[in-house]
Amino acid sequence: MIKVTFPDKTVKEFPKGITGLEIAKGISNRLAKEAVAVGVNGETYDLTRPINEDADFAIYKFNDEQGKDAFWHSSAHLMAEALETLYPGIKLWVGPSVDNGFYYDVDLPEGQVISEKDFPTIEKKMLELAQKKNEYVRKDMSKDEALKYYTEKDDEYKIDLISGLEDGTITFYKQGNFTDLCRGPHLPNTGYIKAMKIMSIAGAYWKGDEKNKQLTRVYGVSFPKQKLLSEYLVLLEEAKKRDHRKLGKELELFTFSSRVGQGLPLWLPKGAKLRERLENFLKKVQTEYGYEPVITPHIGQKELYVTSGHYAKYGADSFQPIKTPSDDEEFLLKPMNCPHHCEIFKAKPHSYKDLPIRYAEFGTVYRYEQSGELHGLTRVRGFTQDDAHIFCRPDQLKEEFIKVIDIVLYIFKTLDFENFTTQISLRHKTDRSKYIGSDENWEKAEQAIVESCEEKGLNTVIEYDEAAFYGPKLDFMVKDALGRSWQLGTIQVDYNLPERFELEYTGSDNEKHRPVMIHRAPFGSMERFVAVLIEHTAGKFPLWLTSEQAVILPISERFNDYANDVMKRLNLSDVRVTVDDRNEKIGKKIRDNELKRIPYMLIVGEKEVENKQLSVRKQGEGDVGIMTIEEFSKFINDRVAQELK
RNA sequence: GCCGAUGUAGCUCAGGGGUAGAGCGUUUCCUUGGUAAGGAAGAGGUCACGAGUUCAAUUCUCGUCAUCGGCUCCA
Repeated sequence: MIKVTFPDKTVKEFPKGITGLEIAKGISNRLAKEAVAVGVNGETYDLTRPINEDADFAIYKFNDEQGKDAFWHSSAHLMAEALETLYPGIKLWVGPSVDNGFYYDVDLPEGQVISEKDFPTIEKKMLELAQKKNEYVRKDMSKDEALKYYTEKDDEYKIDLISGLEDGTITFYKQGNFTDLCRGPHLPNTGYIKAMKIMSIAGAYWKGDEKNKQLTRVYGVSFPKQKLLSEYLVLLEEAKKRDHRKLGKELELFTFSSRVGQGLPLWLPKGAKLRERLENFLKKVQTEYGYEPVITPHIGQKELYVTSGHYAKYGADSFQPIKTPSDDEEFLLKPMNCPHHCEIFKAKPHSYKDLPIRYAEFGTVYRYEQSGELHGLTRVRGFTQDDAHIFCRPDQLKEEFIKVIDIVLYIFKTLDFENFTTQISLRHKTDRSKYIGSDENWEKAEQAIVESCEEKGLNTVIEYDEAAFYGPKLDFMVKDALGRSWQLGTIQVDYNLPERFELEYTGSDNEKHRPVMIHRAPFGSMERFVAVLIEHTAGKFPLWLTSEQAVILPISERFNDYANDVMKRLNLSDVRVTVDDRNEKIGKKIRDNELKRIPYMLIVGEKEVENKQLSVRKQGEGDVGIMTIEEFSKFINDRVAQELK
């Protein structure tokens, strides 16, 4: 007998070798029906895999993360089976589950391609195979046996996979006529998969290395009920409506022009006003935190970047140097602001008493991103960083680091960004070849970051091999409407540039010392931040930030004069208002302005003129009653103050 | 940069070897209407760009550019 401990800590005894499915059946038939996998001592097991020792036990349904993993992983196998049937000679690499479904990387026979037109055929074949309710059968195999199996199939991909595995840990799963090297876990049979859709195809380099052959990656998603698939597709459509590229166009915030060049955003008046307000907001915060503004040019001599080390590292893949009429002069579009700021620091001698010095600049930079990487406002070739560089003594590093974290957290709070994650990026654990700077300095910097995060109580993930080449960093990440992760705020420690630029200050001992540098950008870049802000708010910006806080809607043209008068008075008390004086009926004006996501509508007609009042309507909610002009301006200003608290 | 897809009016999209259509928007006129679309008329397109095939190309083929979904990359 074995002891099985349930999540609620109750313990039951079962015969050794019992399966998760049998345990579930013992509890209720319904549970057994909904179960897709079980957890055994933290490992996910097939429902049909015997449990042979005492276990902490959990039953996973489709809605559980582990359940989805098993379900989609099994679906990947099902899709592979369909693909093998439809494309004889196809070779398979790997097929995991991902956040929103699953994919399989395949190598198609010479000359064959899969395109969107083929999706229905694949789906149909999958459904047909699913309905056979073929069991997923687990089988252990020795390494030799496994190698032999795939050598006979002439499958270099699986042979490569197996070569990296230890003998004794190799398992295969078979369903129907399909056998695949796999760790599992899987569903009991293919009949669990009731609804599936092939979502997209993409090229994916073998083993993620662009020097390798490109395989075809087929993405799919599947569900235990048709209804869930329909709901998921509706949800996707909804998410697409929040796409900043779509809303940016609708709300007239920004645009692109192929004539100007790809990845070079053009900010329209409304977008520019929004951005300006964001910039002013941050400038105010930064002033409170002791930052000083600086302004630097958009280009710098090539020599500047040779000094900083960036030219050696990125020069070949960047916008190429700008030549001048004289032969020996070359300038680079600035890809970052730090070298310029270093030169500002060097402009005069510094005492230890002056530190920390904090130079802030909304600095526009240009980076030659690969064309396929460009993406709306989130990945562009010309963008403005809310950049600042802090030059401090080593003993001030941690304190400064923490202050920067405070700024980022304040900004995120003010803009209702709750679902962010933080990531500490450190060096590769062993391979240090790609980093510049001494080991000792790296150690110190990494330690300062980790400690700062601990003190601030941030829930951080540590990623190795993600550090910049000059130093470790802390990034604030958020997800966009479609679940893609983007880095916003960043704080980076740099011991390298002070060295390269020979920055120094005079210490209390009257000796020269090297300052530490912190790069930081709470927004990351104005472009990316606005993009993510659009998606988070679905275009309904906070009152303090939005360009038009209210619009006045005269019932008819007879009341336009009163409306204009109200606008002037509200503008004088810092409320941003416009008048919709078009010759349209009030219902039409309301509809149009609702769609423009203007927070408040002020309806004025006969009654309002007579009583010097406004009829107030809130976007998305409807009529909220009558106010005087003074009451409304106080109402708005109070709300704005509340938001910025 | 790579794999796949897309490109028709300001926007969203339909169409298709014989040089184009809808809705919204815009303009003018009528209407002066009380909480999510009042009516009429008009303007607006080298069908992304360049070649090729054809009697004829916006439609088919190829190339270029841009965009979209991924991969790689992201100082």
